[in-house]
Amino acid sequence: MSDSYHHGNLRQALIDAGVKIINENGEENLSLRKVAALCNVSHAAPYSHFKDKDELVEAIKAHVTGQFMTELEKAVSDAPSSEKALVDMGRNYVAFFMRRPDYFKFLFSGQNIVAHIQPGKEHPEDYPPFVLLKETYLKYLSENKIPRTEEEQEVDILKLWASAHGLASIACMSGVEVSFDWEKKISTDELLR
Amino acid sequence: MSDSYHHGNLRQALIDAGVKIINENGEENLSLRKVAALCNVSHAAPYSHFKDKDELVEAIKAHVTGQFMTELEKAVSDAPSSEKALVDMGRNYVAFFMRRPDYFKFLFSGQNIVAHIQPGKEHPEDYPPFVLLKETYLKYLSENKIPRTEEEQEVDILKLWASAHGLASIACMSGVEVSFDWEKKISTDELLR
DNA sequence: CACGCATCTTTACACTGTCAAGATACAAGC
DNA sequence: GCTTGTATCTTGACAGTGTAAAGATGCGTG
Repeated sequence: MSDSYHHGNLRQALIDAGVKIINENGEENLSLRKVAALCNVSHAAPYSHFKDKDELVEAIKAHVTGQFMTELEKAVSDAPSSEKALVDMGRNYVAFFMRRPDYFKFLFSGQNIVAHIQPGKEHPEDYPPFVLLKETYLKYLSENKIPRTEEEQEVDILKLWASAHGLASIACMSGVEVSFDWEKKISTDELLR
Repeated sequence: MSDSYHHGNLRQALIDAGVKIINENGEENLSLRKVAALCNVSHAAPYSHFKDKDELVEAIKAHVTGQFMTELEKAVSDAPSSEKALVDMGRNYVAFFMRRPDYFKFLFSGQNIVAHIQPGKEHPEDYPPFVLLKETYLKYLSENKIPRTEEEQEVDILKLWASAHGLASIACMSGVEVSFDWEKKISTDELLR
């Protein structure tokens, strides 16, 4: 049961509480003490599971990134071709953060994203959403037998990522207005790719 | 003179101190009290000039945005054509923040950028760098007599902005590695446009 | 000269992250 | 079963933060 604290699943409960606070009160209201209070636990209890506030935040980010990933993976698995998958990934990338602007600010306000653009130079700590984009792009190349130098590939990957990420960023800055239905427009693939 | 505090230029001194802190100790070390201390003034003195910490931060942002703007304006005035101006603006956009990653996090960690994409729907509070991009793009259209519907124009503007902004954002996330010389590559216009 | 007002200081408060010391309770060994 | 140990949680404290109220200071205007 969930009332048997003092042992069990406090670590996960703290992460969930953090996500809840971000969703309900915004990223700027996330604090160690509030997270602890939400779990009915003293303000120093989190230190048994995380050495830092940063370590808690990092765990919450990993959790949110997980949700983000399932959204992107759905785009890939639902797409009939790898070309469509690429475009749909971008669409879901932007749509995810339009639905939860606080997640964007939370995930990318720090500076800890690691990513190796160069094909073949993967790294275990690479940011998972980026890895998926890279894989999908490479599959697109090989499926369609498109010849591309390594440097051209790097540029392509960077452009794909940047356009989706930049669009998401702009969409999350509260006062940016477009005349058309933004989400609808994105789904017609005119903005991405 | 600058020693005659207690009257004079405290407001501007606070802004300059804020910029200095961001440059030397990073955006996360910016605090009202440190800014006040740097000006040899009590910790509550800023409240005579700003109602909030937010209002101070907003003033500092405006100051930094000013530096950013002169960088972009230089690209426009130095370019022989409006087409070249567009590309160079993007290049300077990214280069500026690559030189000062802390400025990027500082400027865009909040959510107060206002921008009206639709041509003809300008607003006095629109983000100046965006306004310049929009103007340059429209000049490019008219100079080259390129026919474009209003919605197509919106999409173009958004794509231009998003690619530059996304590239800057990615470049500012510490662990993103490319095999080529990033700044050099950007200046060859292969990434932007 | 006196008044008023903008500016700055002092003091206080709630909230934050962090740490040290102690309490609690489960698991393992005898 | 009882003791011991260790992971977990509590309590209390401290420095740093933003903010508000109250008082001090000194300039310009009447």
